[in-house]
Amino acid sequence: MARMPPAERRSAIVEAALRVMTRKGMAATTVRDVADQMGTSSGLIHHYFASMDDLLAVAFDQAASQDLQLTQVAMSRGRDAVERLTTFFGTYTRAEQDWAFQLWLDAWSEAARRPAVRATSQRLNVAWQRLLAETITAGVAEATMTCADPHSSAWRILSLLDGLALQAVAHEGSIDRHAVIAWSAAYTETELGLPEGAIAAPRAQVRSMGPSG
Amino acid sequence: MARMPPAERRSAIVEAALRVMTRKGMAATTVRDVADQMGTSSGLIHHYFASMDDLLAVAFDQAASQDLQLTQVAMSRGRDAVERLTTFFGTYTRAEQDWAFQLWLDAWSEAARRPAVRATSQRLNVAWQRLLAETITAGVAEATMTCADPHSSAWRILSLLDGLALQAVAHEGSIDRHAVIAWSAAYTETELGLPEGAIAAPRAQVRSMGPSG
DNA sequence: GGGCGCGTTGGACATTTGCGCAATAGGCTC
DNA sequence: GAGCCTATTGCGCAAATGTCCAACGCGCCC
Repeated sequence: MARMPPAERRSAIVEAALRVMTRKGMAATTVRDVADQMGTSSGLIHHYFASMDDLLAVAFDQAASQDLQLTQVAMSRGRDAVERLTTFFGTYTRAEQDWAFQLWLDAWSEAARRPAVRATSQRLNVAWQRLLAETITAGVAEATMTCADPHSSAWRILSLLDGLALQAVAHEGSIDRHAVIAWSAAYTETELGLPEGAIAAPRAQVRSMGPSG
Repeated sequence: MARMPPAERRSAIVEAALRVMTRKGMAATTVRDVADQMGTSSGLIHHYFASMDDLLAVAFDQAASQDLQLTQVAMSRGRDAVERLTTFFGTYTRAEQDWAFQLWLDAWSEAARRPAVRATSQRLNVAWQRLLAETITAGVAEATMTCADPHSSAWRILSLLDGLALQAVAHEGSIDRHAVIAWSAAYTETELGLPEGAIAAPRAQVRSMGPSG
């Protein structure tokens, strides 16, 4: 394969690893899979990454960090906290892009036995929570929201979102995908003393499937 | 090893598999691990289970079903819906018994690629949701609760519980373990129009760790 | 108590895995 | 264009894995 500058090759490997991870799952991704995906030899991977765990953690880190950063940038354009929360739910795509959320499911499971993966997933989950907490704190300062403990509220909102998305992705058919966003947004309004509908996330077709579904 | 009647041997294998799964994780459990755990040969496992996937799904099914059934039995002793909800949160041990919840994390992750595991985890998650939904419906009939859509409320309560427990187990230190129960119970009260503290789950030491923690 | 059924053995087998290493070759510098 | 640095190769290696199978021996039935 063509010779590449190290930095470029390194990101090519990460990109290839991500492609395989989304196709076969984090746990089932092997050195040879990544090499084949790139069209190079397997030895090359170990020239850039000390171990497979490293590569998996770095790859997951890149995918998840980018997702977070995109949301942060989008939110930063909001003029007030309520607008930023609206953006938060509007751009929450993890549940719709199954592969991205599946990576989170893999990470949470692997966290118990892969220290590098655990450190990454914890750091990024905390970052998501902090993003919410800071927005809430700002909203309280703006007097558009009321919240006794933004830190706790942020954990609850994020956890409800993840818990619902989990069902939607892992058990297709249990929960309507739009309900994941709508229910989380509605709960957020309650939690922050906002009027119903204040977080104007797309709410079309919010209909949960009946007990028989 | 001593000869056993097939039914007995079969459950011995399942029990051994569970023991290994809780120690090494679902994905990392091997035929030889299970055989060693039982003190028998590895060939014996395949005499009772067609494939490793089968065994993993059956073992997870047994553990999770038993957990659910214990809760159901405990709840059935409640005299009204509120009492049953209190029992529900009081006996919710999955977050405290890390190994049990870790199995759920493994199952949700593996669900994407192991049909047998997905079917089991979905069926059991739905059963948990239904248990909640039926209790809520009963509470509404008793006029002690108000809820426009018990089915949806049940999904939200369960998802918040799972989402919080997920953080507590996968990322030790992020969320206080008691907060998982307390926050979920408090949310349930809000969702069902119950007075604060109506669900008298153990609430001691509910203190979330600060942003620096 | 002898014989038979089947629970059980324990290793064979092919495959896959992470990782390492000596050899190769591509491209930049002088 | 020569030479050197290093990116890249491609195989080797040991360990582990799921699955299969022929032989073995325990315990029940006649």
